[in-house]
Amino acid sequence: MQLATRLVSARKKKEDRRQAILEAAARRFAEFGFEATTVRQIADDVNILSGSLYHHFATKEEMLGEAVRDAVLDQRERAQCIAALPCDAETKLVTLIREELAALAGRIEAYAIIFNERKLFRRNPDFLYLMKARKETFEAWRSVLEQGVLEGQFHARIDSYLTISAIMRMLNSGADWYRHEDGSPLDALAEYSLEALTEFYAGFVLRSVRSAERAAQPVPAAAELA
Amino acid sequence: MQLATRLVSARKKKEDRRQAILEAAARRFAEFGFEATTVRQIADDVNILSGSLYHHFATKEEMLGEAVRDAVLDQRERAQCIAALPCDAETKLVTLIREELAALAGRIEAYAIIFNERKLFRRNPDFLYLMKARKETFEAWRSVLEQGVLEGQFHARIDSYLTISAIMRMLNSGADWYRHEDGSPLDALAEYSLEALTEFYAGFVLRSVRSAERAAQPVPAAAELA
DNA sequence: GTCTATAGGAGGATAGAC
DNA sequence: GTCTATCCTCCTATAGAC
Repeated sequence: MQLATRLVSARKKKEDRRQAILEAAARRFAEFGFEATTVRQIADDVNILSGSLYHHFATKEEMLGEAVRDAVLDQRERAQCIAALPCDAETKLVTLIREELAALAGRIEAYAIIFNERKLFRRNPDFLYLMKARKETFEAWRSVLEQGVLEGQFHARIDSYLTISAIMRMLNSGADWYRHEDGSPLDALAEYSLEALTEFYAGFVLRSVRSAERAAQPVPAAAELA
Repeated sequence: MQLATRLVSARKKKEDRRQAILEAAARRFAEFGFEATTVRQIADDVNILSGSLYHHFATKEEMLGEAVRDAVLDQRERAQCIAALPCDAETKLVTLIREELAALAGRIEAYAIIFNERKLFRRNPDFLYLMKARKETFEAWRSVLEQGVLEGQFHARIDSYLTISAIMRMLNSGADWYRHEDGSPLDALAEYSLEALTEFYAGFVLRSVRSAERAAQPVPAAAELA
């Protein structure tokens, strides 16, 4: 085996370990909260001692940051990408909702953490870039709404701030579906398929924002992303 | 001064003290979370030592319970009362939204705590009665939706579970408006009047749930409660 | 009803052996 | 890269004086 290959393999093993710790941490943070989770619990979950965690991470907060980082940055990337598509606002809005729900389903722990620890993220300057990304995500959604108003698909007297806040809170707090009191894993997200949820939320939102004369139009399909 | 009068006045003073502690605790719990708040901080806020708190409360959790108890029980009472009004479902739904927003505005700290600590409430058997009340509130809302479907005001293919979850999450997570990162007190709730918010949410929700042929009808006013 | 004082434990994090 | 061992701080809660 060549040196380069061995180095790659070693790095991979190290990354695996890190990843396992991160997953345990994310599970705990999502289910019990950041403050309520101790480094000893995380260490127990991966069968090492708490001190050994600090070989992989400098602080508990670093674990928190890594547990949500990609989810937040991808969320912005996705929203901006969809907002920039060359299509009408309704299709964009449906696509935003579908992709957001898909991300939520695929990374429910990260989403639960982002949502539940939002006060902490806002207070701690280390997480400023996360809050910035969140804000930019919000603005991408808002631009879609405003496009729809301009082009007449959405009704003109919409308050875009309140509307997007309401929609995003409605969707994001769905991460709360993660694990019910009885320990059952996913509740609504498990009982409803992604397609069913997309249809529900897209319908719910579109009926609210559409201009009156478009009320009877069918809900468009989401755009396929490259 | 008579003995009875003096006793009443003494009790009042004691209750005042308890109340002051409770308010300090609620403020901290709402802003930083239950776990992140220490009894010392609460004690500092009311200028006593942490040990003295235990003359008024047995545990920190007792403070938590008392900080949210009335808000949750009143919420159920209110929802059941509105659901039982002798009027149409649309009016009931608008009334539910208006009264919920009014309660949210009036007791924003309690609402923020209920929302943010819901995992803790669900896990701890001491708070089972709170979870029961929350569920009954949910059922009252749901009964209104189902009345509307039966009577033809709301469209027939509604999923009442998803719909009420979405609406309640949208409204309740508004308690997050409590104090922004810059310390400004209320954000949206401060910038928008209760009437404006009621109008917004009632419109948003009604457009979504109404049957197609009622889309153009005006949004009814909320019922006045006795 | 608040104080002083402290019990008794758990928290995050570190140092150095292996 | 994990272990042993441990630091030191902070936590909730208690006991008893005033």
